[in-house]
Amino acid sequence: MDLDAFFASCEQQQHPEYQGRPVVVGARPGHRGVVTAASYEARKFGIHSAMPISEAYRRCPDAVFVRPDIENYRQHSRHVFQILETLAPAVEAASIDEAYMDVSGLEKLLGTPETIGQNIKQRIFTETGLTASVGIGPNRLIAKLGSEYRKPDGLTVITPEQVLDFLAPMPVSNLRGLGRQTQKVFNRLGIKTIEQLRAVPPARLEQHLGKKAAASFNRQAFGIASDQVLPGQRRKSISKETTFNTDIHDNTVLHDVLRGLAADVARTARQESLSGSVVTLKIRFEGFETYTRQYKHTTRTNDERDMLKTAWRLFLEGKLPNKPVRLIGIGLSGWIEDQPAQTDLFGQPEQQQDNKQLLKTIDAVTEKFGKHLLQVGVPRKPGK
DNA sequence: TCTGGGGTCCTTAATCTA
DNA sequence: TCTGTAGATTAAGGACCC
Repeated sequence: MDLDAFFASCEQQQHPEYQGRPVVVGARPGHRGVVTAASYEARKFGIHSAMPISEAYRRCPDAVFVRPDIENYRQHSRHVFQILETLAPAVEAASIDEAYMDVSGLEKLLGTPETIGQNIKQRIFTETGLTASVGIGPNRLIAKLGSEYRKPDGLTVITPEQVLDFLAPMPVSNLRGLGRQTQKVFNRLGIKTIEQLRAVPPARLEQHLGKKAAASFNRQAFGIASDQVLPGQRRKSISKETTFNTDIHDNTVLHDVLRGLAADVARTARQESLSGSVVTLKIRFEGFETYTRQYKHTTRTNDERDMLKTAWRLFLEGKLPNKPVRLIGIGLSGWIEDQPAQTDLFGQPEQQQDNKQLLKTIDAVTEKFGKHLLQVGVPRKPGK
């Protein structure tokens, strides 16, 4: 299930006066940035996501230009996912506006694949006003390509017998993991369609793309992919970055901005009861020269002061060019695999100092004895 | 020409460790 | 104890996705 022009559609839901008009969600015209989402009315002008906002404005100055309101989109998304949960036993969120559902074996209960698909679309539309495109197939790849086959408001069912014929005429660019760089390689090799790709000896593909990518495209060409739907996937990193409207050379400003970004990341980490050992600094200089520097601590944190200290050290000692900065960002990752979901990790602000001391101790012990401690449930609250 | 922000995964090289 | 090496881990960059 894939929601159509999701961010733009949310805006049209929120503001009925936008309905029927070209809506462009993204940067403010006149500022640095790109299009995040374009309504189907805006797409008629050739506007699409990732296009520079200046170009979008040139193509359609009369469009409604709005800044993204992620919180609003999250609410819509949560609502849609609640609906999906009532329709299938396993629902996996692939992104804010996309989900995989395992509906195998539900024909007796829910009807034919077509009926199931219609039902999903109908429920989403009547309860949220949003349209979705649905693809049904024997595995994730085919379902996803099905959902893209007719858009917007589409429904496509591909049976296992139809898979090879369905794929054959498609451009290879429809395959997963094929972007600009890989397209260049396929162009050089003269491979345009999936049918042509099938005829290429795997060894030749491997020469140009490497073992892993070649194997992946070869499998995809024959419609082979995972059919596992894995609900409850947890994110692996949290990051926050910002691009300046004009490049910055003043370290005081950069430090202040980084502090704010660190605070945002740390807050999110605390809200999700995550603490990480790896801090990543991202810097982009004028000329789009981009670097990352990261440091892995032996302990974990979700405190902005720890993060800021590490990131600033990386900035000063990371052998970076001494040039005006276009973008700066910070990320946190490296939480341990089986860290249980926790709530109220730090309690009230005045408790946080106590908690920090306690967490330090726990971290030290955990470091020594591994995940077993967490599994038997060492309480991470003070006084217990 | 202009290129955001939030992610994931893969490759490669350097370094550590058994 | 020394030495060479395979394998794991860390760090950086890049491709890709939404």
